Amino acid sequence: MSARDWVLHFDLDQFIAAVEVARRPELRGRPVVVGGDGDPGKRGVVATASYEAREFGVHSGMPLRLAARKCPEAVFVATDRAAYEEASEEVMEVLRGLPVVVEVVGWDEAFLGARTEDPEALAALVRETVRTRTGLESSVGIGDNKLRAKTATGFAKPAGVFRLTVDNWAEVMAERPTDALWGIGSRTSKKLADLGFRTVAELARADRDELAERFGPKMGPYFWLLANGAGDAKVSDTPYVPRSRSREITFQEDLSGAEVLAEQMRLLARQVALDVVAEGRPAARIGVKIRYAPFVTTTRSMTLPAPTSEAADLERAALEVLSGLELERPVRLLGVRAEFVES
DNA sequence: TCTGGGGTCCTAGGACCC
DNA sequence: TCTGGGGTCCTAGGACCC
Repeated sequence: MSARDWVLHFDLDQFIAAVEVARRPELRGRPVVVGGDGDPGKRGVVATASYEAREFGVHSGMPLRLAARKCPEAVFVATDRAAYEEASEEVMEVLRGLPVVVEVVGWDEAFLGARTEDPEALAALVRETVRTRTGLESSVGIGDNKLRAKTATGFAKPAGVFRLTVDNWAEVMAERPTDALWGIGSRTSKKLADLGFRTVAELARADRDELAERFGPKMGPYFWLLANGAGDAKVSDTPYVPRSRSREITFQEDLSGAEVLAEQMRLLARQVALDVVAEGRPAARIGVKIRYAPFVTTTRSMTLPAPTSEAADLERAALEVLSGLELERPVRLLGVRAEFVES
C-alpha cells in the first residue's frame, strides 16, 4: 500500500454537553440539555443535548420549553461561550501537535490533511490523543475530499471512524434523500423533489442546465457536484479572516416604541464596536435585524460613508438604519451586524 | 412552533454610468 | 421616444451550517 493524500474530518461528540459534563462529573450518564440561560421556562433553544437526552427526542434547535416537556428529568444548563471557546482551543492545539494540517471550521470541527498509507490508523491516533489529553470523545470521517470526509463523519458517530470515497459514495449515498448532502437543507430538498429529484442518485443524473435555470448559475451546478460527491480536497491552515461580526438578542418580553428599541440598539452597537476594534479592521457596512412578535424578520443595511472602527460612528449608523423601520409593533429580537472591508 | 445566536454565500432587482 | 447593452454597486432576502 502506498501513501496518498487524505482528508479527515474531525468532530467532537456532543461537544457542548460534553464540556459541561467534564466540569460537573455528577451529570455523567444523565440527560443534559444546554441552552439559553438554563431556565427551560424562558425563551431559548437547545444548543446541544447529551445522547441520554436525545433518547427522549430532544435535539438542537428545539425550544427549551418543549425540551422540558419531552424530558422533565433533564438537567438544564446555561450556555457558556467562553468555556466552549477555551475547550475548543485546547483541542485544536492538541490536533496541531499531530502530523496533520489543521483547518478549523467551527468550535468542534476541523479538517485534517495528511499523507499516509493508513488513514484509519491516523484517525485512531487522532481520537485517542484527543481523548487522553482532553477527556473528550470524537468521531472522524475519512475521505478523498472535504465533502466526503464531512459526510463520512455522520456515519462514524458516535465515537467511531468511517471512510467514504469515490469507491463507496454511490453505494452509501445513492438511495438517500437529497438533504443528506452537506449544503442541501429541507427547503432545497423540497424544491428538488418538485422537479422529480428525490434521491442523491436522481440528483446526480439531473441536467445541470435545468438545475442552473431553477437555482441559479452557481447553486444549480453546485448541487449536481454535491450529488456526485465532488469537492475541494485542499486543507489549509491559513488563519480564518472573518467577514462580519454581529450581536443579537431575543427579549424575554416583546418590546416596542422607538425610544425603548433605540436604547437596546445602542447596547448592541457598542458590543459590535468592541468586536470590530478587537478585529483590528474597519467596518464598511452596518446591518440591522428586527423580528416582530409573529416571527416575521426584516433586515436593513447601509454602506458607511467611509470604513470606520469608531464606536460613535457605528452606533450612529445603527440607529439611523433602525429609525427607518416600523418600531411601534411588538418586537421580539433586535440585532446588528458590522461587515468588514473586503480584504 | 412555545421557534437562540453567530456566521457564510448566493440571487435578483434596481440604480447608475458609459 | 417608438428607450441598447454591459458592467458594477447597493440592498433585501433566502438558504444553509454549527
